[in-house]
Amino acid sequence: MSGEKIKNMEDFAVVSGVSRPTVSKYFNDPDSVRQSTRSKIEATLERYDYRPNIYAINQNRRRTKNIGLVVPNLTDPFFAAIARTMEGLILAAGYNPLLLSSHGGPDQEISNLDSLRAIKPAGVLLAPLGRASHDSLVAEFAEEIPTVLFDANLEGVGEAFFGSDNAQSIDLIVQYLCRTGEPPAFFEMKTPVNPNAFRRRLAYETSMKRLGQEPHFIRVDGEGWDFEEIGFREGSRVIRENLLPTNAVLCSNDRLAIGLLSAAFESDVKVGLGNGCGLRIAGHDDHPFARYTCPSLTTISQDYGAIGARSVETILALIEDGKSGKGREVTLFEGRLVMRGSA
Amino acid sequence: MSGEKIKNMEDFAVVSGVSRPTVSKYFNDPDSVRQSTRSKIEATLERYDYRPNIYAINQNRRRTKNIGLVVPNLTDPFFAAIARTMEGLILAAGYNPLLLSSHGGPDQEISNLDSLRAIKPAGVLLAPLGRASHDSLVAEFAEEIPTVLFDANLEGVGEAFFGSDNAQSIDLIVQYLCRTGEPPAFFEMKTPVNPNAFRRRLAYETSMKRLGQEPHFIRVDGEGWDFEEIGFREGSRVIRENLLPTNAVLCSNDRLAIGLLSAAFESDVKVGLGNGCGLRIAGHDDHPFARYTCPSLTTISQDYGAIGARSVETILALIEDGKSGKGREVTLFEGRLVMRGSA
DNA sequence: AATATAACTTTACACGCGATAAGTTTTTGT
DNA sequence: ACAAAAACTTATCGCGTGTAAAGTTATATT
Repeated sequence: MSGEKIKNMEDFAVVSGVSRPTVSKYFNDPDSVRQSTRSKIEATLERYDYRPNIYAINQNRRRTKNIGLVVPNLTDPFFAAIARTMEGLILAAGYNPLLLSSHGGPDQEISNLDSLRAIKPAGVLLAPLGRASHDSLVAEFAEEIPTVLFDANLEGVGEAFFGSDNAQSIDLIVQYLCRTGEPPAFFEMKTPVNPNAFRRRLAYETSMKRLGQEPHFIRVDGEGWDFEEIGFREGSRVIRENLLPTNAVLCSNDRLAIGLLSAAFESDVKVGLGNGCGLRIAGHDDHPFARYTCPSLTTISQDYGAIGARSVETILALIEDGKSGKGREVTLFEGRLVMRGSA
Repeated sequence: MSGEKIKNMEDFAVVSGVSRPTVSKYFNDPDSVRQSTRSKIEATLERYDYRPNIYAINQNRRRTKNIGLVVPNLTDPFFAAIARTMEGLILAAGYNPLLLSSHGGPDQEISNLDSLRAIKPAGVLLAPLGRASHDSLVAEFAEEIPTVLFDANLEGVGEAFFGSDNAQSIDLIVQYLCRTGEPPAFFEMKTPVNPNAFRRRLAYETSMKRLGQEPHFIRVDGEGWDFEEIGFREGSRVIRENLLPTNAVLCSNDRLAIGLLSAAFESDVKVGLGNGCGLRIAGHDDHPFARYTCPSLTTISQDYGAIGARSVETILALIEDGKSGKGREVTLFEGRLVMRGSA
């Protein structure tokens, strides 16, 4: 580092022997200047540590390089994982990801969208809370700023949606459970926060009927996002009061299943599909911890690599090419059956 | 909303019948203007939706209202939880939290600090990777920008550090384990990424000797942050090859313990302190999932409420009052024993 | 009611950059 | 070697705000 202090682009232009507009061009796209000038600038960059003021840049550019990324709950490792992969993709594309968590609350979700408005992002990737969202406010936001939804769909909101094909995945695991033993009951929350839960309930019913089985729902009380706690508490009750019609349970998601597994353990009910097991438990999502439960959890793995990749691709295309005009795109990815110890 | 479009503070000042500098004052501190003018402005705010351009603001303010919050790994629910509580505190204080995850990598950590530099934050709360951090670069950063460390300490870096008293907490659980049965071996990674791991190792050794017991270390291979996987894989091996001197194991952290619990289950070793149990397992941290493992995990709960609160308080004081001059403050909070089923 | 003071107004400049126009130099292709 | 094209230069404006100075009006104090 040399002596003088570089406080703005003008200063930097002087010491690098190039005019300021050229330096500006360079920072916006290093390939847009002649190789010789590029070398000059980059040599100077080695000696002085200057970086353009991001606030001044964003004030003057028509569009910022920011992309908002909003997930329902970062405390849920499933969303933490998908957020992480999407962050990486956004960075790789030369954009700046801004990660926000709605912490399970619709007010926080709206507050997050408000924060994003202030930042004037080029686009937003949003996994909405779903049923709990303040739909009209979210829709309003998506009108202002290019938005792609993922994980949970809000009909007609945003330019595209990428998620899982619950009908396919639930059918897959219902079939598996029916073929390997008694037909499963469906363990879910009475008032789920997520629209996927509704689709899974419906898919379960359809699949069971198609297989000539009687659907059986176990709908438990519980508010909020503490699914393991709900699964444990209500699971304990269900086991204690013997409310299960068969020895198989399909949980609406893995976190409920984790709680239920814990409840079964505490109640001395052996879980698994082997001899001497009193209960089979399956989940949905392939939660990061699903392979470490006791026994490990049989579940459906969502293709969140694909969901993340396509969501990012789409928002980038939207930003760079403007609206495609092709209308709202809805893409569902198939789930994969992951057979483990619990069922 | 009325007809005209408000595009800047000037426009807004006109329709509210107040001068622009006064409006500016209002947005910086609503209490700094007369009640009557405040009412005028707030009435206008109801009719038009205007908000000051955040980029223009930050370009001109000496200090921004941004506070960086960097954690080693958001995929770890422990950090997700602590980040969430700190975010709330920062918001409540009228600042804007910026959450970044280092994803377990030192390069990403430095890259995060670089991103923060660009944002010119008023202060930064950093949970460093620790041993894996590029110490000198982190130290350099902390010289430029007011920084408070938490969770993992880097000697002399930042204005303060808040964390757990590993000596106290490990002593607590070692004593508990020794009083309730055979003395524990210490299960840890050979090359841990975190300085807390070293302190815990040392604390274990000290406590055991003080109690007249022979320390016994089980140091397993494994890189990265996939602790459950490492605990499972190496735990399986340890059990298979009968490497445990007693029936008790203290894991360096809960995530290793979760993996080990899973390994014990798969190996048909019953875990717990009751009759017929072949193994007792304890962890450290009170991971959000520790109460749902099978059996539930006996562990040490870190007071991360206090750690978060004090860290935020301190950075705010630093920002608002400048350096205290009291020198670097190091505060350790005591852990609490959480007795559950596994030991 | 007179005075001190707090709060306001107008005016002006600063911040650091993007963008553009008009003129100049360098590179490219033949 | 020459003209055309590309890349540069200088000059200037605009973005939306913070901030300071100087003068004016409203509020609080006695």
